[in-house]
Amino acid sequence: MLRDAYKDLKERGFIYQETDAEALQKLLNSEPVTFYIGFDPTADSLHIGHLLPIMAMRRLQEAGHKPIALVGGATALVGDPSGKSEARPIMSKEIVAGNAAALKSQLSRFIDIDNSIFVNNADWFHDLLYIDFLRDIGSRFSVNKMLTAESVKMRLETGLSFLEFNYMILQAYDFSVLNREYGCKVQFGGQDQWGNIISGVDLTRRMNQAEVFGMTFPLLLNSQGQKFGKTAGGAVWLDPTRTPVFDYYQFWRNCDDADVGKLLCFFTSLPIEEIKALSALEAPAINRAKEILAYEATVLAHGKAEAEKAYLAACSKFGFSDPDNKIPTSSSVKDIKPAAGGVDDLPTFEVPAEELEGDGIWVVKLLAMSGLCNSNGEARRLIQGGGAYLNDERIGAVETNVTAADFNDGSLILKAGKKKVKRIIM
RNA sequence: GGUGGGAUUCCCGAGCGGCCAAAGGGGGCAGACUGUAAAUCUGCUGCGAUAGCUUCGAUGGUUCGAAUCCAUCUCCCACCA
Repeated sequence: MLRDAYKDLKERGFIYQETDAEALQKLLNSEPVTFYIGFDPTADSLHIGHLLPIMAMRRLQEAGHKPIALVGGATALVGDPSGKSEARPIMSKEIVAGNAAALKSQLSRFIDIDNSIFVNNADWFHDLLYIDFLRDIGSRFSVNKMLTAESVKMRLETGLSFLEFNYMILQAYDFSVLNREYGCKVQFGGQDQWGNIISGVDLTRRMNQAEVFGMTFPLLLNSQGQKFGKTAGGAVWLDPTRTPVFDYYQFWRNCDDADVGKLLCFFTSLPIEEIKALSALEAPAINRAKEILAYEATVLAHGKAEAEKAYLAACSKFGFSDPDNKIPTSSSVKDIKPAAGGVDDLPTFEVPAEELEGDGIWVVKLLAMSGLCNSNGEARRLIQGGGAYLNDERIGAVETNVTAADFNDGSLILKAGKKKVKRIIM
């Protein structure tokens, strides 16, 4: 039983480019199709930038198709020049292998691993001899043509090493191998992958005499036209040790008004009609749409329990946008009781007792120690700028000291700006 | 291999031998305004309580004094072969 996966992707805005729309739609509606998406293990965690392909994978799987998740253990050693203005530092084989394992476990949160295939292209590139490779595969590529690829053209200005130049060929070969071994018929990828994908489609046709397809997803930009998923601290990661769940939730919660609808389509499974209604909400009610987005996205990445915690922590801090559940939604967020009362999931920091003796501890030092500020200097500037709060009262002077008297029942609340808070305990 | 150009604080980029912790922009942070949004305006943006300390690809040198001059090295880029 197949759902119309093509229509689903189309409606939700996933489709940017495709090789043969009509034939692809027909294929997806006539049989369970094996498809693949590749991820290069360039870090030990995926980040939000990877999420769009992952969500597409999930939707396709739910519609009855079979995903292959390819981890590029070999290609990461080469480095994809697509969409990058300069070469990345070359990574050691050990690091790449470690990253590959980490990615696999993260991917398994989003897709049903029992019904998917995990492969690592290091497996087939490992034994390939250079001369054989040149003869069998290299002979089928035209340098003239490769030079016209957007990803290559862009780098002709700044420089492109021969190593990176090969990337396209390697990725193309991946497709042909997956087609031969697993009957893989479609490759999906980000917008910048178009060149690599079509060269794979071409190569597979020539090597295997098989008709295969490619499709790319749009590049996500926020409404300012900046790359999506980057914040002050860099990328937003799926690994909770890199990006705490609360911050992950907040990333979505703080999205731009204009983007909520789009993001709900991509990153939640809510029905499209509901999304339309939510994103059409006016003024303050739009915040409910953001809460739903943040909650749903966090459920996917970190599980329901964690998402609830993040939701309650955020709402108890900033307020519930729809405490009475007036806005209809199918999201399970509506079942969370705001009345849970006393929910306080603030990160804590324990001050060593000796610091509080005598005159107490200098606030600047405490701010820096607790991790709210990166240095004493930053803490001082924060106070001078009026952005530091002790038990919700603005700290007026840099010279302030914190003593045991500032603690209520052994704890006090220290804020750096409106969004960074820590509970300090003694 | 030859010749020329370059490497500056998170990024881009300006820097006269002293007035440079280093112009300007971007980004970031904070404040005001708000809806935990956007836009706008304001302040801050190497470390340090101060004295001071460490930074301008690396290492040495010249000088009272070097991001600025010299030597060597490393890496990039361009043109030629």
